[in-house]
Amino acid sequence: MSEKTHHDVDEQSVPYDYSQPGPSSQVLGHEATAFQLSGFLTDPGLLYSKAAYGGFTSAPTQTFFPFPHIPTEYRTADFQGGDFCQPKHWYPFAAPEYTGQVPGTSAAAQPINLSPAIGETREQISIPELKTEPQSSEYSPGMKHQQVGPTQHASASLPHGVLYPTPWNPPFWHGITQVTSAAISNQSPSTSSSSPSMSPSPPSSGLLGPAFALGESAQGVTVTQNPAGPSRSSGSSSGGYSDSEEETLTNEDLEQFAKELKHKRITLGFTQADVGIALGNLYGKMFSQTTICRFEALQLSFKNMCKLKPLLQRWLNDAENSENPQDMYKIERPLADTRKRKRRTCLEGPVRTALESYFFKSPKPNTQQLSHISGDLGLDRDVVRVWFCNRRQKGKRLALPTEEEKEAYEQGYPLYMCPDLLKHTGGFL
DNA sequence: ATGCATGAGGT
DNA sequence: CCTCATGCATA
Repeated sequence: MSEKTHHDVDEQSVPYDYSQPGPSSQVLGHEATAFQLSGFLTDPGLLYSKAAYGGFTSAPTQTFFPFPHIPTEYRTADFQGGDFCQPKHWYPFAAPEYTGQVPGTSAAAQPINLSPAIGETREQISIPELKTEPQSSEYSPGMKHQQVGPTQHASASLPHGVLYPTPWNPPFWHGITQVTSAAISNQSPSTSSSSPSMSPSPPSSGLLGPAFALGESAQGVTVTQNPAGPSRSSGSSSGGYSDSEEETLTNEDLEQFAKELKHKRITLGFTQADVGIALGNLYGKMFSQTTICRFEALQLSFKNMCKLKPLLQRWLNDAENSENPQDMYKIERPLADTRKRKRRTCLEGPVRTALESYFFKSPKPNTQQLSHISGDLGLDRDVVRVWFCNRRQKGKRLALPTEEEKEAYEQGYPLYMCPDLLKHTGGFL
């Protein structure tokens, strides 16, 4: 656990020789080829830095490559996407007849900007070295004081338990189903309509405040699953539920809802941050702008999405019905959490590319490999470790496949370049 | 909108 | 140490 690189090899020693893409590439030799051949994905570069995969197959430091075969000692498939270890065969959830489009609604606009990022490299490859904080003194890694905030989470205001009792069976995240199941029978937008954007109405008015708190805590989403269906049940949700009592959330549902949420949110004049705060005021659990943003962009795990949806749905209802929605977020709470946070390390250019390379080879490096990498890149071990964690998480976020695909994951292939829903329908309707 | 970080809960 | 849910800080 002595993360501090014992050897203070100064960053300057990091030899990034990207200028010669040629030779070194053979390092990956067979393996790299293997990947490519197996078409480890329609095109990895599609989502992430093309430079990393496409252009730079060559490891910045070939000396490293030989990651011993990581034994498949990986755990027994934890429901939410097991782990990945050695590459096996890429099993892209190549959507069969995925016409690649969100049904009906809008979605028409899909810029799908396939990372033009390639160029970002060469130019600035002047070993910029990460730029951490100037004075690393402020942040004492050892000091992890546990400040205690409102400690309200345990307040059981949320019906957590019932939320995600089962793994998913949902089809794909986007597309496929042609059923734009508008089944989302939220509520009737009756009272809405009015222009909530500016109602100088007085605060309070005894709205949704206390009412919800614990009211019907049993109304969580019940992500049910088809009992016997190991295979996906694409249209399972077809008009079964009409209430919010028990619905089987599917990717489509979430996607649909996310879109709706965003649209209405904007219409109502709320920012993502507002929503986060409002949730706190209404249900006791606040969320950051980041989270709301990720929800709308479907960048949370399926499970997480399911958990948050009820809350957001509720908020939406309230916001629409309330005459003075402003109240919902005006009441901000101090929550002065002044914990000292480590300054964000900024991995850029070459370093990032190198990390991607390593990740490509071994998404889950062991301690030793981690040390090697950190040493090689002149980074702090923890930084590298965290980077990998985040990278993995990023890969898992969305695109959670179905039983079948899920297995592919468990069998462990390294890349999870999810087809990402590059469909940030910026233009809702 | 995202990258890196933190912390809780598991192995 | 990992995963996961989250969020600060930033581009």
